[in-house]
Amino acid sequence: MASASETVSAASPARLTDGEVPVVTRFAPSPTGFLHIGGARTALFNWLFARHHGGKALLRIEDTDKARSTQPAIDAIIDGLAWLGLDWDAEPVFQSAQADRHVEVAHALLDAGHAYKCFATPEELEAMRAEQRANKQPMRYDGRWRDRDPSEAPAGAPYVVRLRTPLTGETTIEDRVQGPVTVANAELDDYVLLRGDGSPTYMLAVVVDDHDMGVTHVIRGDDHLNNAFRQLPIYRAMDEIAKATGAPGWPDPVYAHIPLIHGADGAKLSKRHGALGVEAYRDEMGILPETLSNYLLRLGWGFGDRELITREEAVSLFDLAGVGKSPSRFDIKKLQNLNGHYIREADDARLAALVAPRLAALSPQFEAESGLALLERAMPVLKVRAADLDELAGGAGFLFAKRPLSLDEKATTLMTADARSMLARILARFEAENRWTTDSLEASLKAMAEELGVGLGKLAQPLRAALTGQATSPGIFDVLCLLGKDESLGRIRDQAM
RNA sequence: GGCCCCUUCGUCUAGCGGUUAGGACGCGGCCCUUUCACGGCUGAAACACGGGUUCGAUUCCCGUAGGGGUCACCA
Repeated sequence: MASASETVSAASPARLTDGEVPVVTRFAPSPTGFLHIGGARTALFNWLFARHHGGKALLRIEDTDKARSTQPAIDAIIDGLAWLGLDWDAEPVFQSAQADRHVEVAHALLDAGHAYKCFATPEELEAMRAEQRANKQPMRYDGRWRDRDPSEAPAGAPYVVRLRTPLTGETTIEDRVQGPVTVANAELDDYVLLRGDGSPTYMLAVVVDDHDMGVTHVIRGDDHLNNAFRQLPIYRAMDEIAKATGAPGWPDPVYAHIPLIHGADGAKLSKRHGALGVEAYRDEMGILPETLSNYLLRLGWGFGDRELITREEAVSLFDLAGVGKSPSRFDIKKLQNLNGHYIREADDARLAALVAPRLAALSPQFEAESGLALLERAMPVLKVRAADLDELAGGAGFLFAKRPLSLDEKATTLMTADARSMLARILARFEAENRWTTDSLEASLKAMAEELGVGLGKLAQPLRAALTGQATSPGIFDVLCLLGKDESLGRIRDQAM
């Protein structure tokens, strides 16, 4: 029954099109775990679609399963969404808070004969299923109380409320991603709306909440495709009831079921299958939010050849027409490559702040207060060779190492007697250097190589090993300048002979 | 098992009856070069299979195979 709290406009129930009706989408995670990659993409698509059409994006927490919903999960989901830069046009709706309204709708359905009481016990139903299984029959509720009079039940017996779904005919959904999908109504059974304890089920709650929130477009994973056929009869029944009282109708929402994301092996990306929460990408893998956002966008959606797409561009380009129909696999390599791109694009001060805590964990010598400025100064030459924040931290470590440096394996190999004598010559020359710039240092070392008749590498590699303790690093002249004359000479002296 | 969905390089995808089947990641080679990266150039790499429809199918239709989803008083 359309209640007084009815807020949806009585827009033509005929057909909602993106052009005529303001778009309202929602992301509706159940807080039984963290925000995983698939959920994040669903959230992104909903958000982008709403923004693209100038509509509203809403968030609803489906916490009706009290036993499995947790506050940490709710926080993780909200944090994850915020990190990805997804905001919402209203405060989150908590489904559990709407229970009374769900019950109200169930009673309206009951009163109008669109639902009925079923007194079958769980044991009875289990037996029914066992028999169906044995006979290789499809397992569905057989409608045993559909036409039976409630008076036949024992007095005071507990009951559930079931929806009276159509027995014949077929239902077709014009899915915006999957195209037309048709299912015979006989395939659907009379499922439960209200449990034995009177609490509403998910199937009822989604429909009521989506309607009450004015959701026009339901964009969700295609694991819900079959559910759409079960949910539609509620809309149809409520629409009929509403119309009879002259209240605004319950128009069908537009459905868009997006394909799931699979793991690298093609299997479903589940909790135990590498379906990490977004915070794992952020914290453990050092992925930037714009990276994950861009990557997720391109997973299952494409716009010609475009690969690098900013959030702003995504808002203007995104539409359901670009969403593919087949499931896609998560490719960590591509994500890392993309992350390298966004790291190179990122602001140096921001990267320094992001890297500082990782560096502190890596190099005990690093002191954030004094180190941040140097870190930021070094960032331009550091970030071109990092694909994630940890690599970035690792690459910056030499800047904060304390003398005498310990050389890693490759640097040790580099440090031959010949190399050490070269270092002694370099030391002598650099001590006399009064301009300490990349240009002057480069000119000086190149001149020296020429005088000695050796390649620049002959000098640069030992120098690199002495200065960084490693065989790889940013350009050697950058390293020299970043370290400064005193520290550089000290490190060279430590290795020279 | 019933029902539903899906199928272009290893992966993400472009293609929407006539293309040398394009791009990106990854992989190989070359260039740049003081190392590692970055960048540039370049190479190998795909229309699952079988029938139709059509002058002509990657594209449309039907099967087959493979993959996925879903069948609760969970969401």
